[in-house]
Amino acid sequence: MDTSGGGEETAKKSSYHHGHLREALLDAAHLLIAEHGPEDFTLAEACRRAGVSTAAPYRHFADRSALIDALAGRGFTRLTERLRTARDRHEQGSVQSIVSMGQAYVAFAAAEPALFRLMFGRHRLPPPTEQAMTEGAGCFNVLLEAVVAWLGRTGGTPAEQLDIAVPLWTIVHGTSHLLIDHDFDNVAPGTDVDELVARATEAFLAGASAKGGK
Amino acid sequence: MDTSGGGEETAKKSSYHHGHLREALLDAAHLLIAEHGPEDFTLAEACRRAGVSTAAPYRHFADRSALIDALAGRGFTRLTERLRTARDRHEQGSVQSIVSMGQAYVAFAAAEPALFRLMFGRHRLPPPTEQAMTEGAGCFNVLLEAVVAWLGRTGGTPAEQLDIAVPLWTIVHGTSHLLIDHDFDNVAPGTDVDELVARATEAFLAGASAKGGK
DNA sequence: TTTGCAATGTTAGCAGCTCTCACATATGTT
DNA sequence: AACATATGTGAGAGCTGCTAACATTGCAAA
Repeated sequence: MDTSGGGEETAKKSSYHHGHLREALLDAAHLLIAEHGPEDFTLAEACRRAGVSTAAPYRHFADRSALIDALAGRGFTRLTERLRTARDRHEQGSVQSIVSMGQAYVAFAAAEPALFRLMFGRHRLPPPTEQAMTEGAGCFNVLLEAVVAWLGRTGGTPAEQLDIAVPLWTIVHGTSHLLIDHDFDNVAPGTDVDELVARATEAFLAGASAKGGK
Repeated sequence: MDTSGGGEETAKKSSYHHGHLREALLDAAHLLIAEHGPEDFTLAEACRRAGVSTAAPYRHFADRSALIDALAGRGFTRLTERLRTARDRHEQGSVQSIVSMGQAYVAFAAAEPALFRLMFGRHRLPPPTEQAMTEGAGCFNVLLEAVVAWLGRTGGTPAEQLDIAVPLWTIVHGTSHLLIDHDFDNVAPGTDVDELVARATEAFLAGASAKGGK
């Protein structure tokens, strides 16, 4: 009865119940979105790849967009990790540390443009779940910590921290979007985004500290 | 035979041929996208609003995405106009002039978030048409001209111009996206984007001119 | 004016998608 | 061993984008 050899990487016990369908669907959806973009991602195609019927996903996700939200959640945790390692590659509180984070941010978007769009494009009416909020915020907090370190021992007031961190965020977020939407190709082809992030970040921090009296 | 009174705002002569279907479809699509977002915009619903069958659009547009592209084109010309008037509200070459453009950019995104996403989200494989390229570039050129004016009489080399203009673009573009995706709500609620753009722009220009030797 | 053609609309229909409902099968608890 | 629950399937409703064949209109030449 059990024809499967059991040597499968994720042991599936029977042929009826999948066993890891939730994760399998997320993986399949991730691949599909990376290939075809998030717009015309198809739940049915993900089912086909996972080898189940088109009704199966509804045992694990409320609907199509719930699956997409779950995917975005995975993206945020991965991005947060990368930001953390990029930051820790350089001396705490250094400009280089902040620049490195920004470059990692853009590199993530470049490596997985569709996932990036997904993560930040959830402009849905029902406010995201508590978990989704903390996922997104955790990502920003890594940057915020680096800014606090850069500001020195006092760390500044929360408002001063945001006055530095938010503009830095806009720079790397804007760079990411313009890059993955190919908007540089028209007006500034061959743009080196790492250099762009580095120069913009350094110039902003220089200007901000000159005025703000770091 | 002509039952229509002729007092209609856009005189429709018969009930069979619409007369201005192309524009009517674009208008209906614009409204729909503004209401429901670009993702779940439906060509069929636009047809219903325009009072035609679902096959009619294909006399004017190759397919669904061609209509969306046309919509994006209209968006770029409108954005370019707004940037120009914002720039001309202040002295030529002034920082205030550049700041004003950035604020107009973000205000446009805030007023029509769905249209904004459409315009910059055309990450399709077939490179956009010649017209679409010039539409998008025209928008950036307004900024570039302002940067040239700010740099002074020499105007700098093209490379130096881009080194200023592109980071400024990333700031306002990133701000726009973070704003319309409600990503500020989590980490920095109540952000005043006009002030954000002003401070970020001024700080960057200060830092860039200090280093670059404006 | 009449005639014929091109432009622009309609109806019918195919294929594909999301999602639901009733039913089938496996899992594990008592 | 028997039942309750979790997780799968199949069929189908209702939507979509798009095509093909046909209908109507406007325009321009005869």
